[in-house]
Amino acid sequence: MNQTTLNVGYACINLSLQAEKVTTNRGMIKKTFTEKGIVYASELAQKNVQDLLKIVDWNLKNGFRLFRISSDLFPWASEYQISQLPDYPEIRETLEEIGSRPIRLTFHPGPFNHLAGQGNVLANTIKDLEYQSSVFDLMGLPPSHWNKINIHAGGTYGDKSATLARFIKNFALLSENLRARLTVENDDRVSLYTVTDLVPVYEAIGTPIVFDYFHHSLNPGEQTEEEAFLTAYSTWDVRPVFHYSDSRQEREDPKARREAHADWLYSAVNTYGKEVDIVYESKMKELAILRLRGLLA
DNA sequence: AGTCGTCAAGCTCGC
DNA sequence: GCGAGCTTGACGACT
Repeated sequence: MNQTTLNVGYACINLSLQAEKVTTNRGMIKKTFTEKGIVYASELAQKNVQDLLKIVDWNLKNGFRLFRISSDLFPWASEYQISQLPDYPEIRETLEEIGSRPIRLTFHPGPFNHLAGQGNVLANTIKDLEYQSSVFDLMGLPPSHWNKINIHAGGTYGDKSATLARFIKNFALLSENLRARLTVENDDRVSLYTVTDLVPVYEAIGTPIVFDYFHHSLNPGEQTEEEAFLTAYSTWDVRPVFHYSDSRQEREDPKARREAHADWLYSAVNTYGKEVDIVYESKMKELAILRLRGLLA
């Protein structure tokens, strides 16, 4: 659903509603899944999906028209098809309702996903990515980068370009809808992938680059922030979603690891005159954005 | 009701 | 080697 105004959002958890036990990441340990199977998974998934609708409506009421959905929405999703769940009719109905809301939804599958991996690593990655794409399908969202499914390229396996070549090759193994939604993000470590590193991937398979300001500051490569921003911006066929957060080490705790995100936000984002939507990745979630608005006002 | 040991998956880096 | 960090703490046995 395209809109004319720029969207602001946050990731996965709404702290205001979490206080009232509204959450979308109910799950279970392996032992419980072995004992209770998809009947219990269905129960938890239904609650998660119902609460996702509550969070989406809270967001719309409070001016957030962008939200990253938790990848834990369906516990043990790799072990079943959503349509096999006992509560599938109700779950599907709620997902359709969510999909009809005027909000931009995205996924950010976990760090275990390595499309350049091999064997089980690759198989698990494909399962996990396809599951998240199927949720968007059930929501009735047309496949496009508007509803991005965003991942990192993964490790380097000692050879960046060979790894990216495998990433490009394995992209062909994904469903058409997933391919239309996939994006890649620059990494925070100097050994991993900068925006510039990811350009060949975009050129080969058309996956837009999600620019993460904080990651760029830790791993700028040869580009300034503005150059990297504009390079990433140029890869998008719809309005981009970029990520912003402040450094915990710089702002809140000198002993924190340099990759750690700060609880709060401290300054406005420079979008270099371009229109982009921003997911703020601060630990204090929507509260950090609300506080930043107050600071800027 | 609250505490606390433990928890699917991969990779990287600092201690 | 271990643990933190990344997407985002939460589960569940026990007191």
